[in-house]
Amino acid sequence: MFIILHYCCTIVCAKQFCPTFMKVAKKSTIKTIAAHVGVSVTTVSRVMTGQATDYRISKGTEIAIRGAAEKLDYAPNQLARGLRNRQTYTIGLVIPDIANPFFSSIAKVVEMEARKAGYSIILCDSQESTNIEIDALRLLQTRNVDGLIISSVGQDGKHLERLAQQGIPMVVVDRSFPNLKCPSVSSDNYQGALDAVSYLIENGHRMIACIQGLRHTSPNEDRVRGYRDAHQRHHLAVNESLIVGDSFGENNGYIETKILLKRANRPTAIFAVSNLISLGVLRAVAEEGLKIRDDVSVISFDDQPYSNYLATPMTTVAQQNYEIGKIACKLLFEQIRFKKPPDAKSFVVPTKLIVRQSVKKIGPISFDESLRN
Amino acid sequence: MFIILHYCCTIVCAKQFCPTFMKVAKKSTIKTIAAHVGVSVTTVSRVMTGQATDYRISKGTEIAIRGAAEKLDYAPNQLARGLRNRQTYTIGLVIPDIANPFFSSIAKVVEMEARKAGYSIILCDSQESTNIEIDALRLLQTRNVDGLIISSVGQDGKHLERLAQQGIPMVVVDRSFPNLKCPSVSSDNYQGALDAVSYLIENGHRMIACIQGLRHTSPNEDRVRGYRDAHQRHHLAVNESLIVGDSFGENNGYIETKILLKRANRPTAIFAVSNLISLGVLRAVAEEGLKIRDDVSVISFDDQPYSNYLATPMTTVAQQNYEIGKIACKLLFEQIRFKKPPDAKSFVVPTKLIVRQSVKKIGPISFDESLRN
DNA sequence: ATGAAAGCGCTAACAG
DNA sequence: CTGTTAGCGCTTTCAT
Repeated sequence: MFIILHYCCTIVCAKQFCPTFMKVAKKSTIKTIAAHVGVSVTTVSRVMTGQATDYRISKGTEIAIRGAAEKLDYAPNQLARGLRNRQTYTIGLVIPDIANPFFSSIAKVVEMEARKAGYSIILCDSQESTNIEIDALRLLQTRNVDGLIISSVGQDGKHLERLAQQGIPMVVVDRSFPNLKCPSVSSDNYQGALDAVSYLIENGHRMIACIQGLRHTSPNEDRVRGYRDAHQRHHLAVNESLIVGDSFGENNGYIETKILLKRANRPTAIFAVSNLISLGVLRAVAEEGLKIRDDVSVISFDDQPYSNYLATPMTTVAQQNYEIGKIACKLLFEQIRFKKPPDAKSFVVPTKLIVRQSVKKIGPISFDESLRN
Repeated sequence: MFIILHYCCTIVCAKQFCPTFMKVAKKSTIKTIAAHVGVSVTTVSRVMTGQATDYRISKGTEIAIRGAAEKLDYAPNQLARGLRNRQTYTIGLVIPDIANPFFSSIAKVVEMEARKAGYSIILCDSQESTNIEIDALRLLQTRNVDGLIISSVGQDGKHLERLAQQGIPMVVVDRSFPNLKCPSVSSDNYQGALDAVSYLIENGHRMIACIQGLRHTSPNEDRVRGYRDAHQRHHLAVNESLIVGDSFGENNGYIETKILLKRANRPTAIFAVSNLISLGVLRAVAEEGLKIRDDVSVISFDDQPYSNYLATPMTTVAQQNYEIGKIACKLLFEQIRFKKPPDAKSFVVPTKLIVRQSVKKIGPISFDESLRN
């Protein structure tokens, strides 16, 4: 990290704090308004919740109340409403890393959709830690969220099952747990990986490394399975020593690439299972003074805005983050609004291989090879 | 947008919903526990809030209560506590675009720091819209947040001033408003721009375009001011027609670059005032079949992980996002915890010019030019 | 060492 | 057409 940790601090203005001037207008409540207008709190409540006509409240009192509310800058206390109504109009969003563009773009749609539907979102970044995630889930429960969208780092869905039992609506994104009775939405990770690795194979690559992410998570396992199956379909044996790594983070990509590049028979291609991993690949390859494509071909999961403008524009497997977020919201709100019981439907949205220039075509497949296995 | 909007849906498992099995354990409360143990709710409350010794509650009842709490999986209802205590341990985070890496990295630190301090964060993405922002702020008030961290899109701080009046602790990030009595923290935008543009000038550039972001926002104005002053310091006149654009988004960078590149006397360099803008520059330049550096030099505000691996590694002005977020939290929690009145200290954290290869050195400055102005 | 009761702000059943 | 009252789950006087 190049960044210097000092910071300077300029005092632009430091007027003295003056308690006498600090007229902190106390927040008005239905009680305040009731007193002002000379009606009961019930009536105020009815007007404010739009039930004026239902209860045939006289036009006069209604506008009096609305006027007072306006004047007193009234806004209903959502805490009190939530407590009373057992519905808070908040949903929890639990993701492993908000700084990862994949998740931040999902957060973006989720926030937008939630807002449209009148919900606020409580954001929890689990930092890829199961413990933090578990704490976050407990917390969200105590905050009475109406629902949950979660990309769990847990390897089994145990703690999620407990939650589901409690009957709190939830949907899992970018993961799926076979035993969990709740809808999930994620990319077609298997197919995406299959496409990518097949493409490498069809371009003549035989020594293809796979730098994987956090093991036992569905996206990782599915992608690795795609990697394997691509080999199988092309009648190639999988070289297990080429499947390396254990985290979706950049460092994993960096370290594993460094090691791979030092090998006696260096792989001709790398399949990076996430955007951050390929970032690490980029760093390692540059550090070794090598060039992507000429020296190693690379395909990465996750398309990025920058992918197209890299020294070697990167061939990637694009996910439809936007759609994933949208579907997740839809599934969640269905459960919340219609009190629909969760079913374990698994939505899988297709990926797309975006071919750019990071894969070198290696001479025609030798006769010998074409018969192998 | 290349993405196909269809999605397929695979039903992995769809066990029938069974209300009888669905034992939705009702949440336990202090009342439940009190009943279980045979004490009053008061005592339970005291134990659960750690005031057992203060009230000299007998060891026996205490462990009985703790045991019951454990067994019944009790967790205090934060809504009720918030209502009663007038403190919710939530803070609002309002930012213009959570998908922008700059803001998502700030969100990351804020979330982490908040969690450490026992706070949850409610995320609001204002989508660069003042109206959404205003709504979000009202909403957060009704949710009784204990504090606010906001990167306001508003051009004056009017709606923020109203809020500050209400006495809700807040700190502004990446913006500053002269009249707003609350601390702010942002980069030294002026100096960063000054450095960047000076560097361009010192490399011989005289036709330097500035693609700016949202006008009348402090980071934009400060950066443009830096652009101007860099010229002035080098005794160069500013060509007003070279200051273009009006948004921090990618499209703005794209469009303005397209136009700039078509000009009769095309600028030799572009100073892009944000990461997204330079992304647009990248796209436009590529589309025109030109090369960054050879055909146009570029410096962008905001360093990115990918900046170093671009076709032409980009010279950037790096901000210390991490520090900005941390300082913001510190300032906020100071106000919240110590009921410290807000002072309008403005924290400005330095930027760093990261020189890479996107700036071409243009022949020595001519004698004629060195005397100009 | 422990409880009863009031109240945070709101809504809804019940009662006119 | 409007009001009284109880209660959501919790904390906190004030009693004992």
